[in-house]
Amino acid sequence: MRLRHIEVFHAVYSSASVSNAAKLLNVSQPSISKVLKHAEDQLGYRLFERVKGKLIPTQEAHRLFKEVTKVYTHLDSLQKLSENLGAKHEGVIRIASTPALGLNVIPQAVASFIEANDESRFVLETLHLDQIITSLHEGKIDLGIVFDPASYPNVQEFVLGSGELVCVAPRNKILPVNDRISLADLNDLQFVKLHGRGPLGQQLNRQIDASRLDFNTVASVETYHMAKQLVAMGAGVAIIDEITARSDPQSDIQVLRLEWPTRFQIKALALESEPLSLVCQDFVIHLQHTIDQFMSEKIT
Amino acid sequence: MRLRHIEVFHAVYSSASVSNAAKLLNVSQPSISKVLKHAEDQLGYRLFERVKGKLIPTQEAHRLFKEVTKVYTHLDSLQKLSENLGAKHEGVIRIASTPALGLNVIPQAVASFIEANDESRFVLETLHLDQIITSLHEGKIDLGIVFDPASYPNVQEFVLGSGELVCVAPRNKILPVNDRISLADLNDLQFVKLHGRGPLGQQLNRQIDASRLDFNTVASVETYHMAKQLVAMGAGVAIIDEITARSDPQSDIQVLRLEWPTRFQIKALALESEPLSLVCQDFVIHLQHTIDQFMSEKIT
DNA sequence: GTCAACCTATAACTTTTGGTTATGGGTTTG
DNA sequence: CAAACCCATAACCAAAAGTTATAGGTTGAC
Repeated sequence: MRLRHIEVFHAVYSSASVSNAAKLLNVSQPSISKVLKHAEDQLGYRLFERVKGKLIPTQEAHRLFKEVTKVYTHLDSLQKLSENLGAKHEGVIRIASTPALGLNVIPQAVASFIEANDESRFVLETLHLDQIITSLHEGKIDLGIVFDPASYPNVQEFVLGSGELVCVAPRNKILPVNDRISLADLNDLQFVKLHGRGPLGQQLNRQIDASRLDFNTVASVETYHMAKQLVAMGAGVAIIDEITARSDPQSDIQVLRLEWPTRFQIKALALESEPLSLVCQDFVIHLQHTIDQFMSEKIT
Repeated sequence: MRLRHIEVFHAVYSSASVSNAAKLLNVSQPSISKVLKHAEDQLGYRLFERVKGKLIPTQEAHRLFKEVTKVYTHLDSLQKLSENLGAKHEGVIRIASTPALGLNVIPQAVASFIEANDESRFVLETLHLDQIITSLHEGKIDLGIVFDPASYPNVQEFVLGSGELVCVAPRNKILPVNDRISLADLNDLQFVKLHGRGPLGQQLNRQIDASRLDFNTVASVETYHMAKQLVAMGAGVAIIDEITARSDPQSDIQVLRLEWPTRFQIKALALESEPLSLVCQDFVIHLQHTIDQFMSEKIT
């Protein structure tokens, strides 16, 4: 079985027809027919049964496909890596962060870093955790900045700082407490929920489920900033990370600490196997300082 | 980057020269030269620096190679799977077991199974645990029979029976105890050690290390049968699995139970994703009975 | 029942890829 | 300093993979 055979088999199996596979691979239909036939001849067994002009995969094909898929995932990421390695990025720091961090802290840190090092250049984007991990492996970024990630193989972590989840509410709303607020206090307020894919959202939702309280959820959102924005618009209260809560202090919300706060860490991620460039190392340290400072400012 | 490029790059990188790679892939040296050049042209960056007639991998090459290796392992196993799927084995049960089990229990079970089902056919071999897992995935065998394996993804387990580690000694040797023996009792005897790759050997060695006793190890062997054979020849005492100890009862050894015996399970392994054939299922049940019977016989 | 719209397979031909041998120019080494 | 390596290039060839054109099943709407 040659590599091209695998390629074609994969396309035919997953698109369920020779013609579709041809479109998928941007070649003509007869080409696929021929290569597939060639593969079967060489293997000595049918991969598809031709019945009434349709192809139905044989037992062997099903079995093979499972393995082929695995190889394919890797192959795909390899392709991308090989492309990404081509783009020269001397002295460029490529960073992806989760939206919560990317909208405020990172820009701030980058801006002040550039001020001090006018040589340095950045490429920035916001992604979700899993995409950040993929991008690291594909050589698309040098650093990922996230909340409390699970640990991944071949990924090293640098702690940048820590914070806690806080409650945000419209500033004009009068809440039953002054100092720290408990989950139970939120019970009869309109609540904006995080439908958490990220580690923080998951943690919070588990906690809420465990509390057995029946929250009056008026909206469920993906990103913390969106939750905060909803709160500012008077839609209800929400529990979000301290970073997002602290950003844009002019906005029309009040921030309350929780009675039993969930703490989290902010970490920078990089490949273990690839030594970080000196600029990157400097930037990580700079980030730590920026976050330190950010977190020590008086909360609104 | 085409697939052939990856193939050639892998060969050149791992054999450290174009000529060696050519031998490795059974093609001429200029062919490799050309394909490699083509790959570099297309990628837009050098994979190797040509210095004084030698090739030294660039930074990019190092990075790529790590990923390529992963893909390669999978690709290789895929190739084998595709070949193995070709060989028809209707009604044939293909089994690999660890040597300890393969030399006695399995043959016994197979023999009696054939007696009852004269249609059935077997292919047997002995392998170590990791090779058994690989063979399962490559479709080379239907069943693996092993001691206490760690769990592997996509591998299902059937418990066949259990036993314990026992001490074996030459029959004429007079040991300080009659009934159960402790590790401490073995302290000043010549000891045959298992340098355990398998799960059982590892477990035992950990236990011995923990006991802080200073064993007088005269030989270190790989398989239980070899240890037993050494014991029979008077080389010393050994701790081995009950199955091996019980096999060939005519041999010139005595078996003693340990004071704190390590128990183990015997398991059949099969792919989770591939339904076991009916004959295989029957055979697994037959194996359970055979082992049951084997273990209930009086120990020598 | 027939026609349009699918599908796949084959034939005939071209292009691209990967392969060959022959050769030449560097390095290293005994 | 020759012998024994290394790699690159040129000229040529075979196989693989691509093309268009065409033909023959199935299916479903009318």
